[in-house]
Amino acid sequence: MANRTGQGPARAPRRADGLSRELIIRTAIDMLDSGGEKALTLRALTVRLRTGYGAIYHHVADKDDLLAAAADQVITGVTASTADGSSDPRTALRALALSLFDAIDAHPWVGADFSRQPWRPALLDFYESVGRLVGDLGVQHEARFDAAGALVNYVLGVAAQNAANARLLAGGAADRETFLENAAQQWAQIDPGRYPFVHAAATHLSEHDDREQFLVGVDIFLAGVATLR
Amino acid sequence: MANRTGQGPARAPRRADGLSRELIIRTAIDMLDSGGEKALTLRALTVRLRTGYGAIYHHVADKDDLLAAAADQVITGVTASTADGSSDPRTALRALALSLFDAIDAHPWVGADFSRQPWRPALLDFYESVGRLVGDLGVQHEARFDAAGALVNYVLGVAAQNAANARLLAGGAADRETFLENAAQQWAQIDPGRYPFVHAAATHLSEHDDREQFLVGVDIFLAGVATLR
DNA sequence: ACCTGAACACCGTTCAAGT
DNA sequence: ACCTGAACACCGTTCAAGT
Repeated sequence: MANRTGQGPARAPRRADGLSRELIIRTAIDMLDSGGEKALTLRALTVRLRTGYGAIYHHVADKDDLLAAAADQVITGVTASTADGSSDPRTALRALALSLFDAIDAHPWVGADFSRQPWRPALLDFYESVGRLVGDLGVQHEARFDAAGALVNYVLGVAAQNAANARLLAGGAADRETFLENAAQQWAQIDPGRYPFVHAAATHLSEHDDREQFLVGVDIFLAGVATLR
Repeated sequence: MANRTGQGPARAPRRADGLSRELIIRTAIDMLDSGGEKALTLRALTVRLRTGYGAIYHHVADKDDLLAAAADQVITGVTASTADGSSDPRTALRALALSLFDAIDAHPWVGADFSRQPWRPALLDFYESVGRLVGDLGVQHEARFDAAGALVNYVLGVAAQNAANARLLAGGAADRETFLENAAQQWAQIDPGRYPFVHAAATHLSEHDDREQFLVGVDIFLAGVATLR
């Protein structure tokens, strides 16, 4: 009935270069880094890649698959690069934990994804390294599984925290400085009579370094592991 | 134009008893417990409460508010009940951590919510108790903030893990036994040459108790804290 | 004040149809 | 094989209208 000839429904021109799973994942990482978890929508992805939904679903199973693949991509190699075996186990464990912390600090959405799916293959190398190094510390048998498991839980716990903080920062708040000040002020208003510790912690918050505190936690942990030997 | 008289659009009868924020939250908890996080939709809530969207939005700000209120409700009182001060700090810390573990184990969606929003007021009592008890252990000044913070991160990390496991269990898998067996079998197929530790851990998985391992982690932690004194 | 429910602005996902 | 994009089945949320 309508005009078959003349200007049609104005289809967008087909991509000249081919689409690939790798390009999709790379683009997704970029969108997640700059806009957070909520910025990655299939619609936005089709716009960025100048393509259609079907093209994307031809290369990835679904959105979860894409998110997991993006997280894997970011983490792969991070752990392997620090395990050069030249240092003592304690130093190596600190470096290993710190490398994962830094990677998740740079890409907070990865922390959220791993706390949802902690059994991703990309974490295998991390688990393996932690387990071996804990063994090198002299911890054997069941205690080794317990110690390695607890350390991994601690690291993933901090990762989830980081992701939560990043979510807060992404929403409106200008920069990290003012956000922390606001948070500290809110905490400072907590009744010092009823919550003396939290109140004191809030006062302490402005001069506190997440990375530093993470390392202190690892050290506390390693000191505890040493008593298992 | 259409029939104003006769049977109208068949409106559902108005609720006899009044709706309340408390009833909405209680119903939400029930739905979350029985169906997991994805079972709580506004649509399902209107059906369960035989009401409309506006009625619910009159009592809660939005879905996040509802979810947070539900998590608060579950956790409130849990930590306070264990702090009777009659036991030594170490025993009290174990009991405190365990009470939070058990609460989140019974309501895994709470763990997911707290790892997203760790600064909920309901956790204030938990932070406060942990901080005071760590102080009672003889840890003072900055070390006290570091130790308490790390312990809280560990507990929330385990909580997130629990939530992730519950999500897996909720999806199709029959019961916990067969799920763990399947998981163990998958892990057992991991190349023992490349991943000897993970392979050994998988073998160990069937005879492992989450609650027990959580407590071992707390103990490792407390042993490490003792070295700070 | 409290409630109703059609309507709106989004999601992720599918699939017949094109090249 | 690879891609297009209208259509579908959902979401959370709003709001004019009712009592």
